[in-house]
Amino acid sequence: MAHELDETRKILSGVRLFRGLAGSRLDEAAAASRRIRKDPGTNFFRQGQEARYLFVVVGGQVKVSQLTPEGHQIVVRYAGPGEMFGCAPLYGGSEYPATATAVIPSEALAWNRPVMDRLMERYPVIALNALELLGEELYETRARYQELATERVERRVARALLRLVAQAGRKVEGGVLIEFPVTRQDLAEITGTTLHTVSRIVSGWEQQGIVASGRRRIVIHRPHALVSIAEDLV
Amino acid sequence: MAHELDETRKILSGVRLFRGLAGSRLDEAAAASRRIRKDPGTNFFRQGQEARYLFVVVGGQVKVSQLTPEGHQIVVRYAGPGEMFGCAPLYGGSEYPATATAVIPSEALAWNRPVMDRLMERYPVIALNALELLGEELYETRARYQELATERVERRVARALLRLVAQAGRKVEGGVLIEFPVTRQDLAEITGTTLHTVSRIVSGWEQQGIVASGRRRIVIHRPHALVSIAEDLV
DNA sequence: CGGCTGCTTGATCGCTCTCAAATGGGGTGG
DNA sequence: CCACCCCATTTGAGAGCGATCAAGCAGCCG
Repeated sequence: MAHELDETRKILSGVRLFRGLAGSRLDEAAAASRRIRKDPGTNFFRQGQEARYLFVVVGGQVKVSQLTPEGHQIVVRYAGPGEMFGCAPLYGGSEYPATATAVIPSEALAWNRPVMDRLMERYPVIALNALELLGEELYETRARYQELATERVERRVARALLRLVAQAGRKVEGGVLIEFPVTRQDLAEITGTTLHTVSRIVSGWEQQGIVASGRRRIVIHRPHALVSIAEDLV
Repeated sequence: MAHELDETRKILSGVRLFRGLAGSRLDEAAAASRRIRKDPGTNFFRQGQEARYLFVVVGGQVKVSQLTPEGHQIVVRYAGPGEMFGCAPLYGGSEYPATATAVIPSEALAWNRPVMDRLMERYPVIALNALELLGEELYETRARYQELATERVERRVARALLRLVAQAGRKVEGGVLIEFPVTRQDLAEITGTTLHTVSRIVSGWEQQGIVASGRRRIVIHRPHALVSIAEDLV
């Protein structure tokens, strides 16, 4: 157990939410955390549930998605190692507005609300870090809103792929692989379109040798070409 | 001057960012603020400028908008009395990502970054309030993102009008007037469409007696009908 | 009174959605 | 190990929403 605490502390030292927190205080945060593992396809929490916990990804990838009353699904973001999700408790939200799903075997640390409140109260730097992270998310979300409002589907899909590459790309021979499964449906829900349109677009790119993709796998061969499409330099 | 400080303090006591701050501390915040007045059509700040100040609206209405590299404009939100805008300094953004324009004669209080940092450091409750406000903005932005991704233009325009009514509606004979000038172009930039499409939609509503509108003025006669459209109960 | 700004309206085009159906790879259970 | 089934994907055809292009109109201010 002491060993696991040690390990947790080490993880926390690389997490932005706790940046600037000295060693013993990191221990305190580590000791107050719960560790949760989820298999692919299972949820850390569901939209509408009471927002009890704040999470930080330790390993894997977590998809955060929302379902509209009409049954349309949209992907809000993916959270990778070191990133937080389920941040409703930070700002007083009573229910989670989205669902968090592991897309590969994933592990997260969780703090329940009173514990987190107490930590923020005692160590205000955590609140300041949270402010920074939330600000960045807001910025990012507005950027995507702007894209959605003003750009064609092809550019949005190109941008989405580039973001995924930046976040979870691994160099392989002849290109960059996105390290977790991404379906056409996922890409559609990220970019606000349909899987049919995504399929057509990606097929087109495939014929041009820009990407290669199989079942739930995508390799980008010529990222630069995607950048050209995203920036409309074509 | 002492009188003005008193007045400022009174204003701050109703501002959510400073909620929970005791009297003398409110005075401190008030004393550290600058008061800025802007005529309609002029800017508190421009997109791309160094983000020196955080603002809180005292009176009037402030339009926050972004311009894309391609020259498309989108309206991010309107900020009314008591609301903050230009919050980049809160989360460490170095440049304003948007432009803030007075749409009617407006007045705001402003704190420059080091002053605000110091206030938050000394009174962490401000940081917690900021966290809450930013969280709400994030929630709101995601909701609008979801609308844009999944809903038809007419519903989005209906929702936009209802939001404007909720935020700045004044009862007049036979309806609710939006208290500041809103052009078709504005509505288009709020909802991610063109002024032509907005014009057609609003004209249609006008013929059904749901709204009445003149040059930059909009009166909603039957808000309930708009709700029906927004919720697709038609 | 003239010009500007905001609004309306028509005609057309095309991007993207919708509906439909077929294909194929992978995993599972026998 | 094989057969089957399911899920992801592809592809076609067609419709339609909304953008684009193009004028014309009408308050309002100078």
